[in-house]
Amino acid sequence: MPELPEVETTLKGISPYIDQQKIKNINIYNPNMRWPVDPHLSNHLLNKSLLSIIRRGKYLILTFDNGYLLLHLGMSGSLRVVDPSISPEKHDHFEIIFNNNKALRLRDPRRFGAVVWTEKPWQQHKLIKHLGPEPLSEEFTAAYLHKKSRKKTVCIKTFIMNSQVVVGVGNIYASESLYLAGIRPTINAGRISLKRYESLVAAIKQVLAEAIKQGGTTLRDFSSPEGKPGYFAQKLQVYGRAGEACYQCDNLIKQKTIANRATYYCTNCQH
DNA sequence: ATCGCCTCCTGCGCGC
DNA sequence: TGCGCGCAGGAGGCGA
Repeated sequence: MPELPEVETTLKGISPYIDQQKIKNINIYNPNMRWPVDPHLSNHLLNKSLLSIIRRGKYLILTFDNGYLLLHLGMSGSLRVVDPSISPEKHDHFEIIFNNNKALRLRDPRRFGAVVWTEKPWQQHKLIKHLGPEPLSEEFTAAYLHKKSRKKTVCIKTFIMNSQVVVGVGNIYASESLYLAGIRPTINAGRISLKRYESLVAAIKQVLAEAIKQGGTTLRDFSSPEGKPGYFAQKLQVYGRAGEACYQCDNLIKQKTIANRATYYCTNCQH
């Protein structure tokens, strides 16, 4: 479900309720996430205060004085802050209850998400260590992408969706960014000029920033922790628009599967 | 090393 | 209405 803008929206939604709060209880309703949730999580976290919560790529990182909790929402995960007296539902797998009587509850029907405890610095964790730069940071430049892509034979869409190249560009925003940059998703990353990477980097930053501003994209069921939908779906140019007219040239939007993922583009506007 | 494909899992919408 | 099928916003891990 969530790409970077949705995770950012989630972070903003939950942070005011839980930051600096002390943990009163932990409930693991179903430990069978991507990896089994540590059954001893309570031993680490009871009576610990949440010192900070940040986002890195699509991970949320909760800092405590004895370690870090890494949360990932996978394809269908969401986080809500609720009153703990409200009964958990079928797909609520995990929750942290704080002293202020707020429960941070993880719902994830497909269970591709993850709850991972680590005691070493989070930057060194194997899930985080190899992540590429944040797309909205100054490190993410055309020069970086150009250099990184030399001799690469993967197509550009697969390349920008690789979190070791850049984090947070998922299937929706990859199609959208390539459309905005006028680049066809199928061409080899290694054959794209620096000049075209300038357009692509600008497009990625623009698309993600706008999506964050709109509170993310609600396609089926994404909503912010307050229950509000994201409004970026109304701004999608190509994603999900197969067979419909391109907004720039009236050509029909083409859909093609690339690396097992639906990809949308305009054969007239993207070369 | 690099790349492409498969996989984990449930729910939903569509066509018959 | 009911059923089966294909598809869904991620990404680790495997085999070639």
